[in-house]
Parts: sequence; C-alpha cells; structure tokens
Amino acid sequence: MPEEDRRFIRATNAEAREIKRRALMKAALASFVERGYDRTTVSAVTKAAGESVGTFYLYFENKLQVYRSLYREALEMLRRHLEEAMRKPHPTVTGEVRALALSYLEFSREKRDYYLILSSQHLGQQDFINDGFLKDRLDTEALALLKMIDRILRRGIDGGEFRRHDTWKTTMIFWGMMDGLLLLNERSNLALSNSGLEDLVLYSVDLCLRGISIS
Amino acid sequence: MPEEDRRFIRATNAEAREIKRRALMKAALASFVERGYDRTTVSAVTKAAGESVGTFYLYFENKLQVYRSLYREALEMLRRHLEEAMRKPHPTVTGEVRALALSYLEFSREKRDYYLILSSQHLGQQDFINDGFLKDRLDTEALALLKMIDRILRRGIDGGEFRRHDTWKTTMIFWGMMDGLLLLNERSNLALSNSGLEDLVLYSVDLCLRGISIS
Amino acid sequence: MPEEDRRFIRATNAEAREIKRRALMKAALASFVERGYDRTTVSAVTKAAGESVGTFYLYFENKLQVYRSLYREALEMLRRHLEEAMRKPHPTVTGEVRALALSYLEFSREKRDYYLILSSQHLGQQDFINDGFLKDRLDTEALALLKMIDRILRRGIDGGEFRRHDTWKTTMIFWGMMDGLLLLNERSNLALSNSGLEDLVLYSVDLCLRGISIS
Amino acid sequence: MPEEDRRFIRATNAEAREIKRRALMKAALASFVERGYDRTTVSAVTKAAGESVGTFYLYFENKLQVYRSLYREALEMLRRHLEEAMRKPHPTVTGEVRALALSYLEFSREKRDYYLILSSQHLGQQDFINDGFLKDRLDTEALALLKMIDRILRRGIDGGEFRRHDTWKTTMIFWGMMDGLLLLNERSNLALSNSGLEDLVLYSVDLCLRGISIS
DNA sequence: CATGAATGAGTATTCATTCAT
DNA sequence: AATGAATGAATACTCATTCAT
Repeated sequence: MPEEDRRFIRATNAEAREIKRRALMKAALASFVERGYDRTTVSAVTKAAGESVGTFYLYFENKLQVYRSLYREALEMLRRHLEEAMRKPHPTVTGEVRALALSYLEFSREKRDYYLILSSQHLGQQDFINDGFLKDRLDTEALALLKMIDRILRRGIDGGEFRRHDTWKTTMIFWGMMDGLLLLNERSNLALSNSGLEDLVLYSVDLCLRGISIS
Repeated sequence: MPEEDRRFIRATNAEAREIKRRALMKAALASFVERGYDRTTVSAVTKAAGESVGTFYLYFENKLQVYRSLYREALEMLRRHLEEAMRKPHPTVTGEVRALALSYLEFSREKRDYYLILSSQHLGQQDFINDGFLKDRLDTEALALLKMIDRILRRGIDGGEFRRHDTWKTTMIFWGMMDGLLLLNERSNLALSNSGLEDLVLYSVDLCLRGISIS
Repeated sequence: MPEEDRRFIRATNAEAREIKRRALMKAALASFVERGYDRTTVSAVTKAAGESVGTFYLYFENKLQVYRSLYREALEMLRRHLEEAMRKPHPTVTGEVRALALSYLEFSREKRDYYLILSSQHLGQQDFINDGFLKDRLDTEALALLKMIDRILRRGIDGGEFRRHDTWKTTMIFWGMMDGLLLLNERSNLALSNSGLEDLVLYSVDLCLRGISIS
Repeated sequence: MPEEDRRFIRATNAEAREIKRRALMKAALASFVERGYDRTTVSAVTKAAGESVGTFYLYFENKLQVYRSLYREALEMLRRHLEEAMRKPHPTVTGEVRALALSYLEFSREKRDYYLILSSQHLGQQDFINDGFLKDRLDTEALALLKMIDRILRRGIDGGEFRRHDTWKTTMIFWGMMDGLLLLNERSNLALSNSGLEDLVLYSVDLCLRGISIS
C-alpha cells in the first residue's frame, strides 16, 4: 500500500507511542493555555494533534490526567532549568542571584506554555483540578526552589557579601517579586519590550540586593 | 393574580432593582471565586440569590456581563481602597509607601473575593472574557494606580528622602512584588500566619526602599 | 401568536406536568420493552414523546430512574388489577382461583408492556438496575401477592373444599405455573391463539385444584 | 521473529483452534450472564480469556455470533441432559415424569450459566438478537422437548396410569410450571433452600399428576 | 416585572470492529 | 495466525438562553 494512503501511523513500539503521546500533550498544552481547562475539548485537542478521539483515550485516562501530567512536567522543567543556571560557577553571590532571576525569565519565555500552566495555578483553588498528589508535589518542588534561593543568600552572608538578616523572608520576597513582575508583564498591555523586562528584572534584583548588601 | 399569591417582590423602583442586582452579583462573585467562571452556572447563582433564572437575564445581558461587572467593580474598589489610604497625611514618604502596601494587603483580606477576581485575571488571557472595553478599563485603572505610586516616589526624591533614580521601574517593582507576595501566600500551603504576611510585606517594602534611600 | 406556531406546550401547573411526564414514561416503556434498557436511548424516547432531550431531564433524574418508576408502577398496577378481581364475591374458592388466574392473564394482555417490564425482571440479575429500594419493593409486593393466594387456599381448606395440605407450596406452584405459561406463550412461536391460552390457563388451574380438591 | 519471543500460541491445527474458541466462549458466557449482552464488551471477554481482541474476530464474526453460538449450545445441552435422564428405565410413567423434572432442575444447577442464557431468552424479543435461524432452531428444539414429554404422557394413558385427556395441554403446563418455578426461585429473595426447591418441584409434579391420574 | 419550563447544541467517554505489522 | 493500536459513531447528560404565561 502506498505511503500516502495510510490514514494513521501505528505506534507499535515504546518510542512511537511516546511520540504520539507527546503530540497529544503538546496540543493539549496549547489549548489549556489558550482557552483554559474547561474550554479545552478533547475533540479539538485530538484534531490538532492529528489523532482521533479514541486514540486520546488510549494514551490518557481522561482530560484531567493530561492536565496533571502537563503540570507535573512543567514543574519538573522549571526545576531543571533553574538548577542548570545554578550549575555554572559565579564569582559573586550577587551575580548568582541575578543569574537565577534571568534564568526564570528565560524559562518564562522559552517555555512560555509551561510557564503559563504553572502560573495559572491559583486558578487551582478549583480543587477539582488538584488532587492531593499534585498539591504535595507542588509544595515539595516549590519548597525545594525556595530553599535553593535561601542557601544562596546564606552563602552570601557567610562570604561577607550580605549583612546578617532573615534570609527566608528575603527568599520569599525574591520569588514573589519575580513572579509578580512576570505576571504584571503578562497581563497588562503596558507590556514591556523584551529588553525592558530583562532590565526591570535585573533592576529589581539589584534593588533588593542593595538592601541587604554590605557597604 | 391576587397580591398575596405573589412569592416574589416586584422591583418597581430603582432602589429595589439595585437590591436584586446586588444579590445576584454577590452570589455570582462567590461562585466565580469558588468554582471558576465555566463551572459557575447561572441557575446555581440565581438559586443562591433567591431569584429565578429569568430574573437574572432581566438584570444582566448574560453570564459574561456579570463577570465583567464584577471585575470592573473590583478594580474600582481597589482604587478607592488605596486612595483612602493615601488621603491621610504621612510624615515621611517611606511611611506613605508602607501604608499603601498595608492597604493593599488589607484589601486582599477584607474583600477577598474581589481581590481574587482581580488576581485570577491572567486566567483572562482567555480573550473570550476580556473584550476591548474591559482591557481598556483595566489598563486605565492599573495605570492610574501605578502612576499614583510613581508620584509618591517622585515626591520622595524631591523631598530628599530618596536618591534620584528611575521611579517608574521602582513603581512596577513595588506593584509586582506586592502582587507576587500575596499570590505566593494564596497559592501555597506554606501559607504564612496573618501577622507573618504583614511582616513580610513591610519587610519587602523596607528592603526596596533601603535600596533607593539616601544614606 | 397563532396556536400552530407554538413549538411546545409549557407545563405550568401540576396537571400539565403530569401529562408530559406520562408521555415520556409511555415512550420510555415502549422502548424498554421493544429494545431493552441499554438499547433505549434518551434521545429516541424524547423524540417519540415529542419532547426535547432537556425536557426529559426536567422530569427525570436520569434514564435509570424512569426505568425504576415504570417498574414500580407496573408492580402497583398488577397488584391493583388482581385485587380488583378478588373484590367480587365468588361462590366457590375454586372459582376464585380461576378468576385470579384469568385476571393475571388479562393483565398480561391489557397492560402488555407493563407485564413485560415485570417479567423481564430476571434480566434484573444485572444489579445496576436494581438498587436495594427496588428489590425490597419487589419482594414486598411479590410476597403480598403470594400471601393473597395462600389465604384463598386456606379458606378453601376451612370451607371443606380442599383437603388439608401445605398451602404455601401450592401457592408458589400456582404462581410459577401462571408465570411459566405466560412466558412460554410469549417467547415461542408455538404461540397459542388467544382463546387457546385462556383455555390452557384454566385447564392448568383445574389440574392443580383437582390435585388438592376433596373427592 | 525468533520463536522464543512469541507470547502466544499459534493454533495451527483444529484441536488448538477449538481450545481457543472454547476459552473465548466460556469467558463470553460468564460475562453475558453476569452483565448482560450489551454490557459485555469484546475487549473484556478477550482479556478474561487471555486472548487478544483481534483473535476474537478470528474465531467469531462478531459479538452477536458468540451469543448465538452459546444459545444454540445451551439448547443442545439441555436436550442432551434431559434425554440422558430419559434413557434410564422407569417402572412407572409417574416416576419418569418426576425424573424429567429433577433432571431439568439439575441442569439449571449444574449448568447454571447455560440455563440462564436460555431463560433470559424473552429478553430475546429484542429481535436484533434473534435472527430467523435462531428462532427456527429454538422452535425446533423446544418442540422436540415438548413432544418428548407428550409422548411420555401418552404412554401413561396407554399403560392405564393416567386417564384419557389432552396430553398436549398437560405438556405445556408441565413445562411452563417447571420454568416458572425455577424462575421464581431465581429472581426472588424468597429463594428457597436447595432441598426446598427440589421438594417444591416434586410436589408440583405430583400435584399435576394426581390431577390426571386414575384414582 | 418575574417566572421557570423548554430547548438543543455541545462534550466527555466508550466500544465494536478493522487492519498493518 | 495473532496482535492490539486506531478509529469514530454513538450516547447520557448539562446548561446558557429564550419566552409564554
């Protein structure tokens, strides 16, 4: 049978299955981000992925499970992205914090959809979407991130770069500030140019760091 | 039909109409915040408000319009709340900024539902929810708020409290930071105690102000 | 607006509502009997009843509930039908039993659909269809019917018509026999003419009664 | 593909084929009886039989055909079971009829699933399930069974055990009665103990026979 | 003005059957 | 022969909105 007569590709091995799964998740992600959970229809997702409805249910238990898979994945990606940035050596702790901030900014741009899934999380009050598992996961990951920042700040104190202070508070402020700025940028038409946002982020970091810096 | 058979009150004057309208909006707000827009049903809202479905459509064009009305209202309330805080005289500009921050915090607690409507706005990328009108309004109000902060900062410079710097950037950072902290508090189980949050907010303000303060 | 432009009738009072409800139940009954529970679609039922799908759910919680309602109703109708037959005075107990048998036969003909709903009950092993409530109801009603027969037989003994024997056993045999004959008639193409079945039923009653009659 | 990678057994000869076929039918029977025709899924049947979906369609045209095969088989089994009982010599015709009744009872217990398939047949008004072929078959077999009983009764008359009467009617009554009692037992919670049912069956036979016996 | 019955398009999910491997 | 991935039609149920009363 000529290749072009084929209506669909049979995923017979693990790899092929994974490709289809990814295609479906990708389409789902795009829709969740563009239209939100409830307005995302399974049928539209499959159409976008070039699969049939039935196929969707071959790969996912139901609509909610894809959402959760995506959420978990986003969380994981963010963690990896930030860890990556931390791996490089930095002469000063100040530089390290700046790098972390830029890395988050980068993530929000390079993996915009994943970032949006994560940031829409307060939509997550809607507890139908967040079972205990996801909540725990979220807390664990978020906590890990915050602790990472906290450790950096402590190092700054130990190294004499920062004055002695409540690092945990500063950590939360850093994180909240970053989130807040990205959100502000995201939602408002006041939206800044790319370089503008980068500028702003660095400026904010400097502002805060100055507040805790020695001399 | 004899008067005593009527189960409902006929709103013949503006005041009575307004009461019904408020009841419906209140019920809608509660549901939007608890269940989200899509999972809020008109029928449930009217039931909660003790009105009939038909009545709903007498007072609102459709479901979306109530949402928009609530959003506008929330925006307006926030503006008034902050303006109120600004009306009192403050010996130092630093104190004024602190008061502003605390006022926002207060709003997020006293008018929690309205605050949540505003903060879920990034859900609002979903453009079905944001027509041009709402977007303009949002921008106008948000801009007004930001400008208010900017003015305060400029006054701080003029009065010699702050060093000369890009106040607009600082403004955005202030706003983003506040939003970010409230969000962080809202979404995470790490949630702080009441006094803890207040503390954190003041701490963050101080941190930033120290960054722009003279001496 | 001229009468013929009306798309539907608004059931505003209890009576009108009842009429619609009946129409839906009737259509559902016909379909359940003809096609079985699973192959009965709500949409087909509503179409047959001249109503819309939504209307169906205005009158019934779901498909299963209509089925249960019909089942309950059928049970109730059968009981009333047989009681009616028993109300008339009968010179002999033998005559009374014959009348009862004929009454059941009559029911199976006059209310064929209801009879079929009842008789398909062993389909009811499928416990999804029979909740505790229905089962209890069924047992109660069935027991009442059987007891009714038992009482008659006892009266026959007391009156000297029948010899002393285990009336409960005979009762079960009577009932089983009737059911069995109607079923045999229903399912086989051997099907008897109307008068043939009547004949057979009376013959079977006589046969059994002779077995317990004195002399 | 190397031999050892094969997870399945290739049925290359008639015997191996028959084994697979039986496994599928057995699983199907269990499901039909437990869940009913419509709620039986091909996929569940194959899973239970340890075969793949595709294999199912290798052995059966479709779902309906298995059902029909099972039905035919059940009919055949019942006939053989009863014939078996008739093969033994019986001193009296009365004893023979009793033996026949007990044999049917035995069948309903030993081959419960097959018995249930047969007895749910009035579900079979649903003509999707009964094509002409099955109907004819049913009639032929049923008729054969009935004729067998009829012959016994005639022999009873000829032998002077029973009085002269319409044996065909009695035959139908016998059959209906048996079916009715088993059904009554099956569906009601009033359900009798094992010995109770046996008792009842024999009692019913005696009752009827007394009605046609010569003094 | 107020009501709530009626509508029917819309959506998640299932499952018999096919067919490339 | 055997497999099981893929298909998509089918179906129960929901809900925003209308409009006769």
